[in-house]
Amino acid sequence: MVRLTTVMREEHDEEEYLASYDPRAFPPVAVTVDVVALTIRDGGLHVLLVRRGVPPFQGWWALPGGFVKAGVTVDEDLQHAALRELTEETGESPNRFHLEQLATYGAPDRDPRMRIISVAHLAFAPELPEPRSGGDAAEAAWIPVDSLGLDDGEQLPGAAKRLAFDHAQIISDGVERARSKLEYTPLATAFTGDQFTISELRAVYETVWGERLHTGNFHRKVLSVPGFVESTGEMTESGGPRGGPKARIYRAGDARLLHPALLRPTTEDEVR
Amino acid sequence: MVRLTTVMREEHDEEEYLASYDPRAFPPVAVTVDVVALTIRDGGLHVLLVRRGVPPFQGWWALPGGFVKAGVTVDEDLQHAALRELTEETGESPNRFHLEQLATYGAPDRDPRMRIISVAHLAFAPELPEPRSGGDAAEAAWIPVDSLGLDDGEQLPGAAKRLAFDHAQIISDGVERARSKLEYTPLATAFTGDQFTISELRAVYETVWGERLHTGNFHRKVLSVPGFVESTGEMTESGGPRGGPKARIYRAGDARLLHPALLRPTTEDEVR
DNA sequence: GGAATAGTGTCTGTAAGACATTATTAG
DNA sequence: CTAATAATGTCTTACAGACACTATTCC
Repeated sequence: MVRLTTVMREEHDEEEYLASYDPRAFPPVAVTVDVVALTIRDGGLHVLLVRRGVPPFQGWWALPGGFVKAGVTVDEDLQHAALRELTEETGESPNRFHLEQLATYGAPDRDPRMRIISVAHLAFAPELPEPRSGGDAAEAAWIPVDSLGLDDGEQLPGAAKRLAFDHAQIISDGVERARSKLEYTPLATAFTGDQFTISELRAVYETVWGERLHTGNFHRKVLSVPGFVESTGEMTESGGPRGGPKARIYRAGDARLLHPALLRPTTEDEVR
Repeated sequence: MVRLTTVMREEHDEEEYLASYDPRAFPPVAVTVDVVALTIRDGGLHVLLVRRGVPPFQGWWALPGGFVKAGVTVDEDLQHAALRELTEETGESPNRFHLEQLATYGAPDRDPRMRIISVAHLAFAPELPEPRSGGDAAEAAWIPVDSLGLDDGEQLPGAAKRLAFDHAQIISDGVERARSKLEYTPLATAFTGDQFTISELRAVYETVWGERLHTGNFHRKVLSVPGFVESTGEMTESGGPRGGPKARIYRAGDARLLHPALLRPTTEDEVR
């Protein structure tokens, strides 16, 4: 045990010595920041993807992302880098959206070129205009998550789009994180506009969770959680598109956590 | 918006072109893996720390960690790198422990030498022997978390040990993650031996959460959650050190999530 | 014996889910 | 008018927390 510790210490001394005098002496590892940006369009969950114009995976769809900039001119935080990727691709920065770190992916063979470690981020955004792409190969678009044929990170053969690198896994992890976050945070409001009705909020839950919810119980539950939503005092101009009375309009409250939480109906008797 | 997208695409093409032909052309970013290893000793939560023998932060305490190895000879996964750091410092690999990714820290100024991005991991281990340190400057030890004077990631002036880099923040995040994980996973058993009594399991919760729990309700609750623990059919040889009857002995069950969850008593009416 | 503990029983308040009901709007 | 929906009411079941109690063991 002592021996191992000593070996390790010498190893570190060596590396740190090199580090302080010659940064280029490091093993070639690059760091990228990728963003899983989720939004709801046409009643379905969509993810922002870009089509790769160069190898590797040329022509395949991939998450927006880029290398972390380091140096004397630019030296940005990881969160800032993710924000930059997001606003570049969406074209405009939504005034209300959520951005958090998801996880870091660093399997040695995840990029055929070299060792690339990706710090993935997760974003929730309200509906944004389609990112108009130029006429050439590279393009960006909101893609329905359902069309990707994700199954526990593995992309199934019948998928409409082929995903580059391990991005199927990253998207799968991001969606699962989103589903979980809706349970104990008020972040569902990040998918809606600044003002929303309880029905619109319920539609967010139903879309992300992929399940129908009981309208009455959901309504009462949302209003009973302190700080989730607060009434604007206003009502919608008209009723719903298929009938029904005018609805009260709410905005997001000041709670950062939902207590008690809104648990998913089918927790499927926990994973064994 | 189209303009921005085009700019970004060209930028990526450029970087990817360089990447495929000259990895050394990248901005100098290094990647380390740090481990927040938690265990319970003498009724208190402890974290594994090493004392730095070289600048920067020479003589300060830091998390065990090291640079990610990349290259033709060694090319390890992030999880594998974290496992290596953990076993090197603890001297022996516990047969039952938990290791997960915590978060990635990449503030530009977190290391004075260069841009270093740290992928932090979190480990739960049963009580292990003290890592015997050599006689010189560098040493490793289990340090009580309470003695670090952590307060929301900031280390308070009166702390017994000074922590290098942003490791106070990382430990703080790790402890909070641990507290949360005990709520909805059966990972409290990773802190105990292979066999344990309900009282020992309760002691884990009380130590990590820093709160006394109701013995009777905890007992009934643990047994009511499917798959949390299963009885070995055995009893302890003797009663508790301060009296009481012999206790039944349990082992970890096959559940991966607790349903329903064991929520902390003082959820403090959610953070606003 | 006295104190502490394992394990169980009981009661109450809260919350989730199922179901019902009323009022209001679109078509 | 008919269908759909917003919002509220009611009932049942589950569970968390408080409290009580018994049996067992250490000192």
